[in-house]
Amino acid sequence: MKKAEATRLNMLEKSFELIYAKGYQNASIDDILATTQVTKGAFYYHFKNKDEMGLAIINELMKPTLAKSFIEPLQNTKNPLDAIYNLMYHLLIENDFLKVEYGCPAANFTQEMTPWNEDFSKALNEITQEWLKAITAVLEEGKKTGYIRKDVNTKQTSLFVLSGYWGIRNFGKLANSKEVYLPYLEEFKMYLNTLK
Amino acid sequence: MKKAEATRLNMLEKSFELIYAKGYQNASIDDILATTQVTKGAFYYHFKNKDEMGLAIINELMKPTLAKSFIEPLQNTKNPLDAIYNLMYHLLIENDFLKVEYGCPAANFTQEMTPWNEDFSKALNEITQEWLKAITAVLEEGKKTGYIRKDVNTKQTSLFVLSGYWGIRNFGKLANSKEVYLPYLEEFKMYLNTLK
DNA sequence: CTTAAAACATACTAATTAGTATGTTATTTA
DNA sequence: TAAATAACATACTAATTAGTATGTTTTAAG
Repeated sequence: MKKAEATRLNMLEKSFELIYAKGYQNASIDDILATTQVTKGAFYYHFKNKDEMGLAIINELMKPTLAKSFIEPLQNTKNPLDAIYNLMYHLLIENDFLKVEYGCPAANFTQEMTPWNEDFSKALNEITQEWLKAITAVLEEGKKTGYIRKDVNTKQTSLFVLSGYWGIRNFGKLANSKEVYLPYLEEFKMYLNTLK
Repeated sequence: MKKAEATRLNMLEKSFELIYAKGYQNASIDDILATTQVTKGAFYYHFKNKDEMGLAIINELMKPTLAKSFIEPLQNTKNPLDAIYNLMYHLLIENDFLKVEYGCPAANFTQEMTPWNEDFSKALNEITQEWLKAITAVLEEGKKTGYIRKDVNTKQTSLFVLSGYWGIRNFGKLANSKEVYLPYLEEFKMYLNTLK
């Protein structure tokens, strides 16, 4: 029961990479099997169907990644505005798990799966709300510690921040270059400063 | 040579609607034929292949729509900040050509096609730059007329604005409700005011 | 060491896909 | 009005798709 878990995880990881690069519909099961070096029997032993595997990717891979790379860096920080800016900078510029030419995995999934599969919407909405809450929380904390104006609407702000992130990810995908990230980050910094 | 043009346009329009709703890969040619009530022979008489039709959608449908609905409203206006806000409000709330559950057509196309068709990237980049330039121009004009601070980086700002738009469109798609648009617009208005 | 179930592997199927080959009908143009 | 070509229509194909049926091998428990 240990090796089986490993194969499952390996399949999820390779599937994620393929889907992230090519899109969900375009990453066929045969593609996945070819890169994972396992057979169809193994795939359908671990997953009822392709959509169930897609949901597993969200819940078992993306969710933990969100917690570690998108939320944890915000917690236990002094200046929330610095923390948020640094997180964005890291995600856009330094993080080498995310590729500029592939955009944001969550946004990609949303774009492609939302019209089709209600379960995907729910799962994606969950992780999105998680991130939103984390940003809202750190902003709210900043109001207490005096880093942020008392009249700032933190929910509104975090929605605005996340929207910008998704948008610039799509922009990077189109431009196929991280260069667009830099002016975005500059303006983002200016925006954050207006919350002081 | 008049009726033929009409069939072609009709096919493009119906194809656009299908692709907008279901995604490019997922809108099969047979789907398109079924809704347009024409046959495969007609389709391949007018278009060399599916991708050429997709490009025609961008160049012959989306480009004119961009000019009329996304750019023209910005021109010949007094207050550029009002003009930009009103444009966003109209696009998100009032425009009934764009559907909240389907997101932004250009962003959808970018997401889906960019990884594997260079021509799509080029075409989409063109219309994107067009919109960016229009926003930059109206901001620049605002600097002259005194509505906007002289030290505002207009290119940076328009990139930030467009990113936000794309992002909130994706958000609306996920939430499947225009309600998320309202807090976004509120924060967007606040952001625009910082440019004064 | 046996045996039962877990964990895979192989070979298929039925449906769908983009695209083609070969027609027929409508529309110009001479 | 006749012939040429534009504008379609029909019937196919080969490839790819998700998924299944039926195996074989590995692993773990008694």
